[in-house]
Amino acid sequence: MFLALLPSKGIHFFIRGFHLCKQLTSPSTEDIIFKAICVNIRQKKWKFLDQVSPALTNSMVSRIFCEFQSSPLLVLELYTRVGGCKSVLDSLESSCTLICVMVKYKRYDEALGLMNELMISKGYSPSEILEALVNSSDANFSSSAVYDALVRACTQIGDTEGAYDVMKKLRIQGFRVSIYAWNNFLNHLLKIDETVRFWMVYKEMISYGYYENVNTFNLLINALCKGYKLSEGFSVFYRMLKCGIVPNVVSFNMLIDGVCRMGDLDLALELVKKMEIISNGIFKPNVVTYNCLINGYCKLGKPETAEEIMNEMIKMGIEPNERTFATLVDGYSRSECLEQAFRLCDNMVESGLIPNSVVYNTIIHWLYVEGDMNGASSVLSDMIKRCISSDQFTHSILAKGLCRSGHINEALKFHNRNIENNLVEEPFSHNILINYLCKNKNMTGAKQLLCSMFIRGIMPDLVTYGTMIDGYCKVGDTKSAVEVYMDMVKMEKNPNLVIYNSVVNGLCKEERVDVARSLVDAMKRTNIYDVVTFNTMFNGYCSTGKFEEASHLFVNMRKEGILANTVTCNILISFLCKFRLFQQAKKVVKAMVAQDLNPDFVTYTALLANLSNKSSSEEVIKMHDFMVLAGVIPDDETYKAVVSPLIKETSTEFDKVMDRF
DNA sequence: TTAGGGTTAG
Repeated sequence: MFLALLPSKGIHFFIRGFHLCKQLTSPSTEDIIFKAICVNIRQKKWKFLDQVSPALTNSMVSRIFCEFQSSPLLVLELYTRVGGCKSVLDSLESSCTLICVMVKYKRYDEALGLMNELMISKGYSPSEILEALVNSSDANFSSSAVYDALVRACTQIGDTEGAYDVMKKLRIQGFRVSIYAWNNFLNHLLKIDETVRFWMVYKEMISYGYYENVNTFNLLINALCKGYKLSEGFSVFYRMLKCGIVPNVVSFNMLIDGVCRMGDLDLALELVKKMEIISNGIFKPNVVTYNCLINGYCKLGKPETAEEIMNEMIKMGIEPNERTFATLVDGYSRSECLEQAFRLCDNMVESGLIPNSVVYNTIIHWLYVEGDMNGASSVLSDMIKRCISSDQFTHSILAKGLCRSGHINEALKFHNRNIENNLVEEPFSHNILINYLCKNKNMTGAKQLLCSMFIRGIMPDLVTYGTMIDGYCKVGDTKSAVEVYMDMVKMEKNPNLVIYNSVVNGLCKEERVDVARSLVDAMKRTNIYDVVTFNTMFNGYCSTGKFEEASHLFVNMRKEGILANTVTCNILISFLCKFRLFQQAKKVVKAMVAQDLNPDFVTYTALLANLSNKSSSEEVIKMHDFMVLAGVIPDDETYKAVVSPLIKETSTEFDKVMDRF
C-alpha cells in the first residue's frame, strides 16, 4: 500500500533495491513488492508499472500474469507495458504464461499472435516454446488447446516441420494430440500441395487409433476432389454417412466444387438440389455453393449462365460477395467480353462492394492479353489512385505484360526493383521472366536469374526447373538441361510429366530418338504419359525420317487410350506437306473438322507455306479458301507473305469473312 | 475446414 504513495525519488530508490531483490531480499519482501504492483494495477495506475517494469524479473512478471489471468485483456495490456524491458521480451516463461491465459479465455488470435512473435521476432523454435508451455502447465492453466494453438501457429507461419515436431514430441511425452491439431496439420499439407504427405499423415493418425470427425472427412473429400478423384471423393462421403457422421454444408460444397471443376454442371446442379434432401433440410446452399456453380459456368466459357445463377441466388435472398463478382469479372474477361467485365465491376460498386486486388489483377491481365497496353496502364493507375495494394499476382501480371509486348529489359528492371523492396516472396514472377529469356534463347540471362533466386532465398519450384530444362533442350544444350535436372533432384523435387516431355523433346531435337523412345517406354511403365508425349515422339520420328516408327506409333496411340489432338494432326500435315502430298494433307484437315478438332493458324501455315513454293497462284488461293471454309483464322504473317500478294484483284472467301467482322 | 486472379510442354 505505502509503495503506491512513494514520491518519484522513492520509486527510483525502490527500483535500485528491486534489481537486487533476488539476492538481497527475503521472500516476504518480494511478496510485498508483488502486492504493491498488483494494487497499482487494480487501480489502473499505469505510471507506477511503467516506472518499475525495467526492473521486473521474469518470475515476477509470470506471477503478475497469473494473478490477473481472469482478465485476459488486462493481462495483454500488462504484457504490452512491460514489453519495453529486454529481459521480459526475451522471457519465454512470461510469454508462455500469457499465452496460456489467452487460450484459457479463448483469445486465440492474441495467443497465436504471441506465438508467432516468439518464433519470428525472437527466434524461438516450436520445441522450445512447447517445453515452456508444458512447464507453464504447472501453474494449472494449461490445456491441450494450448498445444493445438502451437501447431496452428506453426502452420500459420508455414513451419511444417515445426508443427509436426510439436505433435511428435507431445506424443512422446504422453500427451494426446487432439484431433483438431491433426486436422489443422492435414489442412496445412493440402494448402501447400503436399498431397503425398497428406495421405501419409492421415494413415499415421488412424494408426494411433483416432476416429475421423466431420472436418477430417471434409479434408479427405477436399484432397480427393482437388486431385480430380471425384468418385473416390463420393466414396468418402458415403463412408462418412455410414459412420453416422452427418455431412455439413462444407462437405457438399467441396463435392459440388469438384464436380464443377470437372465441367459437369448438370451433376453439380443435381447435388445442390439433393443437399437439402440428404441433410433432412438442415443444410441449404450458401454463397460458397453458388460461387462454385458460377465459377464452373465461367470456366466452361458460359459467363452469361453464370450471371443468371447469381441473379437466382439474389432472388433466394443470398447476397453475392467479392468472390462472386471477381469470378464473374474473370469469366467474362476470359470469354473475351471485357465490356461485360467492366459492367460487372460497376454492378459490384452499386452493390456496396469495392473491387479488390483480385478484380484489378484480372482486368489488367486480360487487357494485356488483348494487347491493350494503354488500357492496362490506365486500370493500374486507377488501382494505385484508389489505394488498392498490389500483390504477388499484380507483379507477375505486369512482368508478363511487359514481356508479352517485347519489353523484357523493362520487365527485368521492374522485377529487380520489387526484389530490392523485398516485395518478391515466391518464384512465380521469376518463372515468367525465365520463360521469356528462354524463349529469346538467352540462357545466360535465365541462368543468372535462377542463381539470383538462391541468393535472395527464394526457392525455385518445379515450374522454374521445368522452364530451364525446356529452355536448354530447345537450344540443343542437353548437357546443361541434365545439370539442371540433377540440381532439381538434389533439391528433392520430383520431375513431373511436363519435365519428362521436355527431355523427350530435347533428345528428339538432338536426333537421339532411340534414347527418347527408351525414356517414353519408362514413362509408360509408370503410367506418366499423355498426348504431348506421343506428339513429341511422333514429331521426332517424322523429322528424322523414321516413317515406319512414326506410322506404328500413330496406329498404337489410340490403342493406348490417347486421342489425337490438333497438334498431332498438325505434325502429320507438316510431314505430308514437306513431301508435297497436299491432297492427303487436305484429307487430314477434313477429318479434323469431322472429329471436332479445330484446324488452327499452325495448320494454315504448314499448308500455305509449303504450297507457295513451286505452286501456281490459283492453287495457293484455292488452298487459302479451303482453309477459311474449314473454319481457320489465317496466321497473319503467313497471309501477308504468301496469300496477300496474289489476291490484289481477286476477292476471296477470306475477304468476305473479314468483311463480316 | 469449402469458393476468385498470375508460370511450364508439342
